[in-house]
Amino acid sequence: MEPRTLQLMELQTQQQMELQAQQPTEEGGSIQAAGSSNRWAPTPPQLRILKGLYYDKGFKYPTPEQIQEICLHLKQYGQIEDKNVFFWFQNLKARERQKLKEFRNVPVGGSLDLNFGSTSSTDDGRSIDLNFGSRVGYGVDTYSSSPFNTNTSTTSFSTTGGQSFMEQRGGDHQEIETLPLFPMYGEDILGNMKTTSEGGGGYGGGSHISLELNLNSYRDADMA
Amino acid sequence: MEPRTLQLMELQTQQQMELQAQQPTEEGGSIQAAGSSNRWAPTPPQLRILKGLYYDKGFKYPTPEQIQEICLHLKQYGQIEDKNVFFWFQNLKARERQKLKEFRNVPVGGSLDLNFGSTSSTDDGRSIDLNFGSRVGYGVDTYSSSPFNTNTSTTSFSTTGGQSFMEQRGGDHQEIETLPLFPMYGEDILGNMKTTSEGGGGYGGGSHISLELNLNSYRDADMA
DNA sequence: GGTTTATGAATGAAAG
DNA sequence: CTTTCATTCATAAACC
Repeated sequence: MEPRTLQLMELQTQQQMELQAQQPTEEGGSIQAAGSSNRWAPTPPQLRILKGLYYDKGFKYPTPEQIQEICLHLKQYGQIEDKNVFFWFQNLKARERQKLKEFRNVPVGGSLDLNFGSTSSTDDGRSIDLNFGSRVGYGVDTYSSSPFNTNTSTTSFSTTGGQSFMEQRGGDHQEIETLPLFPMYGEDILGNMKTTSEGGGGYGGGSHISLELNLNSYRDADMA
Repeated sequence: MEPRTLQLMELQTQQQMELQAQQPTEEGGSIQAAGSSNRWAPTPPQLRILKGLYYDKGFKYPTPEQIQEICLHLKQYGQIEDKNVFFWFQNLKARERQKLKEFRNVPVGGSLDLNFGSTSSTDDGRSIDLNFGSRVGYGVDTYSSSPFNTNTSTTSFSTTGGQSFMEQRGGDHQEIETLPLFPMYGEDILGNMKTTSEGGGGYGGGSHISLELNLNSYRDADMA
């Protein structure tokens, strides 16, 4: 019942190899102590950046090279591999698309006509009210890429038009393409200037770079 | 710490979900929608129908379209969304699988004995599981289509005991696809008549599960 | 009332 | 790209 207790990640002074924030969700004390989670989980800064790319930049089809760049950049915020970035994009794309699929075409296909007004479903025979309702509670909702979540992308200027105007594989999905994702100078793909402020977690391992992104438009909406 | 404290819940087998007589108020959950951060819980009729599909029909892989149909149908028994249906099936499949996984691997180690005949579905005897024994042994090489290599991991746990290699995916499964899930005539999967009076009163009949529908007569042409 | 159980929800990873 | 699998997180209900 308690609205999720937001809590911040404890500082880790240095990036762990296995102990990256395995539980970037909310909740308080990690239920299962540290480590031992084999699968990667984005640290808050990583997630913020990834989301920035995807939503703000509309960057959804990274090439292998770009994935490497992104990954390299994200390493300063915690352990991460190319494949993690790859999967992250792939999953997000897939789930957004899936979500759309669910929305579309209300089964008007003749055979189904099972509304008898028994409930308050306000069935007019066609309204798509599949995804509304119960999600109110604690104003947050994981940014979530679940196939069904109401789109909570904090920015939503691109909000996945699906394949509206983007072309597919091999070409130019988005404008960036040749533009270096994380140039050594100036701003990065997110339009952020280099700063040294922490990303939010404390993952910044001093080992390199000072290129720090600071997404102004993003708050750590990630599962707070 | 081991994230999974091996617990012996195996013989738990079937949980009598029917018994837990919850009362989410079949009105569509309107009472709870206010601000009590509730997660969806199937109303008894909804659960009955879902289980009917899963166990009786062996319907385990609903397509997005079918999910919509199911969801739409279930709305008359209470508030529900597509994702609820989606997750319900996913979870049930996953846990069914998980349960089996715990069974095999008898502590005696040594010889591999993959001979555990019956399926674990001991649900009231109503489990007419059509195709079980999902996939066993996944041959893993590189995660397909991704330009990376999983070096190290190489998870090549193939040949982990003879694999019965059955391919269910592709057109197989049990897919009733073209058959309407909830035909407008006569009874539905549970042998319930489509009456409108049902929905409002109190979850339809209380007793439950007396369905005897015979799968065989159902349709034996499409699924192999 | 803290602990366990059941299960909804989320998401990384992988298969096809 | 689409679906499915596996594991984990979250939380209400049941249990003690």
